[in-house]
Amino acid sequence: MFEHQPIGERVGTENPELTTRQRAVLELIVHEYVQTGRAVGSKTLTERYPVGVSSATIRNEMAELESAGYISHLHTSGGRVPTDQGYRYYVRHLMRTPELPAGEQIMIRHQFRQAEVQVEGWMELAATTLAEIAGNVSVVTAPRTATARLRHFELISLQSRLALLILVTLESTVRQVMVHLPESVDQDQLSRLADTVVPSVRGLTAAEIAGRTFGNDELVLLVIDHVQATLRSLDAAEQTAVRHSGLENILGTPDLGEGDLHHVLGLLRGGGFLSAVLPALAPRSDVQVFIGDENLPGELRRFGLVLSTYGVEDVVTGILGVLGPTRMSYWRTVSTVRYMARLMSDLMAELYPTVD
Amino acid sequence: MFEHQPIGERVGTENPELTTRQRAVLELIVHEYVQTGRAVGSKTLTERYPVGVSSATIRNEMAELESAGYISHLHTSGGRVPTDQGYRYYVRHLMRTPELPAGEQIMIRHQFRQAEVQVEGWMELAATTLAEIAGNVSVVTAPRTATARLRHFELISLQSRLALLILVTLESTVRQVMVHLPESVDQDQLSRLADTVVPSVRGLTAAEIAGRTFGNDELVLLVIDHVQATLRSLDAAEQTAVRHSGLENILGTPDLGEGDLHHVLGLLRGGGFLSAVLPALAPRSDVQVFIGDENLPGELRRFGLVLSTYGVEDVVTGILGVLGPTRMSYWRTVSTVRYMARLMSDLMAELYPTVD
DNA sequence: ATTAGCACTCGGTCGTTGAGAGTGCTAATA
DNA sequence: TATTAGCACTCTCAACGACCGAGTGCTAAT
Repeated sequence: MFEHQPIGERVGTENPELTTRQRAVLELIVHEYVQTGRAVGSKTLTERYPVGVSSATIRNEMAELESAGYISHLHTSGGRVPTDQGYRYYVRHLMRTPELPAGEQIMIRHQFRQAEVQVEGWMELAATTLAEIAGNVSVVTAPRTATARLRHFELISLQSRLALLILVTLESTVRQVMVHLPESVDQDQLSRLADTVVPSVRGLTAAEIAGRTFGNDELVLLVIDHVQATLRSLDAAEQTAVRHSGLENILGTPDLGEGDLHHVLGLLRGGGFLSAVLPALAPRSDVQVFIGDENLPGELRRFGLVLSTYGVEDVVTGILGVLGPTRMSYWRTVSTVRYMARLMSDLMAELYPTVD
Repeated sequence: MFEHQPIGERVGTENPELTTRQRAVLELIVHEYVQTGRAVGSKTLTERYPVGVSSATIRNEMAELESAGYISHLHTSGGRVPTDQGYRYYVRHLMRTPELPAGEQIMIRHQFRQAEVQVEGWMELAATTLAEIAGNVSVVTAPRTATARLRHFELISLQSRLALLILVTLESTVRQVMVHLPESVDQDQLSRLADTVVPSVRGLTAAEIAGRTFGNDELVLLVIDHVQATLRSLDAAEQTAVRHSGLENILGTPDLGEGDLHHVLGLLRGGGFLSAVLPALAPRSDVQVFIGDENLPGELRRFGLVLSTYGVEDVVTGILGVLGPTRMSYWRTVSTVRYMARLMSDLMAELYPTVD
C-alpha cells in the first residue's frame, strides 16, 4: 500500500524525524479518528485498511509516534488519539486539499449570483454556506479598510427637530444615526446643508475632519460632530461585529464540553473573538490553520480554527473561516474555506476595482 | 400561613374547581420546583415552608391536584412536578408580577440613555439586557408598520456604472442596495434624478408606486424598479429578522435536550420563529405567556415563551420576549418583559410622535 | 526487521444491592 | 368529618463488583 498511495509520493518533503511508514500510520490514525471519533488501535487499523503489515508492526510504529508526541494514549488500553501536535503535523505535511467538487462550486456561485449585490447579503450567505458545507461554526468579518474615509452623507428630516444622518464611506459601508436638532429645520435646509458640507469633507478620515474648521454655524458644527463620531465608531467597530453561523452543528459534539460552547458563545457575542484571534493571524492571504491553544487563548483549547483573509489587498480585507472541534476534517474544511475566500475576493474585486 | 399570604387574599378570583389550599399547594410546588429543579414531595414541602398542616394532608391535596391534571407523578415514588396545565394555572391565577426593583429600572434606563439614538442599537440593547436579566434567551423583532411607505431615497455614485441606492421609509427604516447602471452616470446626475423623482413617490407603498407611470427615462425606471423591489422586500422581511441573545443561558439546562436546542436554533436562524409564534400572538399589548405546546408548534414543546408587543399602536409595533425552559421563573420573566416593552414603547413614542 | 503469541490492563456494560425519598392506605384522633 | 400518624410498598440513584473486549508491551520465533 505504501508504495502506491499519495502518502508515499511525498517522502522527500523534508522531514527529519518521521519515517515514511510512521507518517502513513499517523495519517491513517487521523483519518480514522476524525471519522469515527473512537480512539484507534493497531488491530482496527490493520483490519480496516489494506496495510501490508501486521498489527504488531503498527504497534511498534505507534509507540514511536507516541514517544515523539504525535499521538497519545488516553488509557493504558484503549487506542491512540492524535495530539494537537499530531494534527498540526498532519495539516502541515500530510494533508491534501483538493479543489471543492465542481458541482458544489457551481451551486455556491449560483447562490451568490442569485443574491442581491450587497456586501451584507454576501457576508450572510458566506456564513451560512460555509457553516453548512464545513459542518461546523463559520465566522465572517466585514471587509474593512484601515481607517474609514467619508464618501458622502445625507440628512433626512424625520420630525421637525429630528433628522437622520446617513453616511457612506469610500468602501461603501453605510451607517445611519439620528440627530436631535436644536431648532426646527426642514428637509430643504437639510439638503442644502449637506450639499454645502459634503464637498469639503469628502475622502477624509475622522482625524482629518477634526483638524479642519467649518465656520460658526451651529447646525453645521453639530452635523460635522456626528459625522466624525460615526466615522470613529466605524474604525472602532473593526474588532466587533463578527458574523457567525452553524452553532447547531457543534452542539451535539461529544468532545466539546458545556463550558467550551459557553466560552465560544461568549467570545462571539462580546466581540472578543476577533481580538482573541487576530494577534495570531498572519497578514498573508492563504488559509491558516490553528489547532488547540496554538497562539490562541485558552478558551479555544479544544477547537481547531481554519481562517483565511479575503478581499483586495491593501484596499478591503476581511476574515472568514471555520471553527470546530479539534477533531474535524481539516482537509475538507481547508478546501471549503479556501474556495469561499477566493469567491469573496472575486466579488470584492468586482465591486472595488478602483477606489477613487 | 394560608391566611396571611397573598395567596389567601386572592380566594375570590373566580375559580371553580380548586380549593384555596390546593391553590396554595400548587403555588408552592411551582415555586419549589422552579427553584430547585427537583420533583417536590409532600415531606419536603412541610419541612421547607411553614405550612400549618402535616405532610399527609399535603399528600391528599396533591392527589387531588394530580387527578385534576395540574401536577404529575414522574415515577411512582419521586415527588410531583407541575404539568404544563399547572404552570398555566399558576401564571393565570396565582402569580404576582411586581414591578422590577427600582435599582434595576434605573440601571436599564441609564444604559439606554447612554446608547446612540438608533432603533438598531436599542434592539440590540433590549435583547442583551432582557437575556441577562431574565437569564434565558431573548427575542426581539424590529418595529414595523403594516406596509412600508417611502420617505426618501438617495443615490450615491460608487463607480461610474455602479450606484448605491439608500432608501428611508416613513418609520425610518433604512436600506441600501447596489444598483448597476447601464451607462456611466456621475454624482450630480444621480442627485438631480433623486431630487426629481423623490417628490413623486414620497409616502407611497410599493404597490402604489407600481400603479403610477414615470415617463420613459431608462435610468428613472431602473431606479423606480429598485425602490419598489426594496420596499417589497421590507414588507416580506417582516417575518424574518428576529434578534436573539442569551443562548448560552439555556445551554446547560438539564431539562432541555440536545434536540430542543437544535430546534430553537433552527427556528431562530431560518426566520421561522416569528411565523411559528405569530399565529398564537394576540394583537393586544399586555404580556402573554405560552407554555409548552399551547398554540405553539411542537418544536417548542419543552419551552415557555413570554412575549409582549411594543411600540405605538397602529403606527409601529414590534415583539419582544423571553424564551426559556418550561421550568422558569414566570413572575420574574413577566415583570422583566413587561418593563422592557414599556421602555421600548416609550422610546418609540418619543421617536415617532406623529408620522407626517 | 517482522510477526505470532501471550499475559496484562483498563474502560464500559450489566446486574445487584442498599439507602433515601415519596406515595397510598388505614386506623386513630380531634 | 377533616386531619394526622404510622406503615408497607415502590422506585430512583449511586455504589459496587464481575465480566467482556479491545488494546498494549514484551518475548521468542521466523
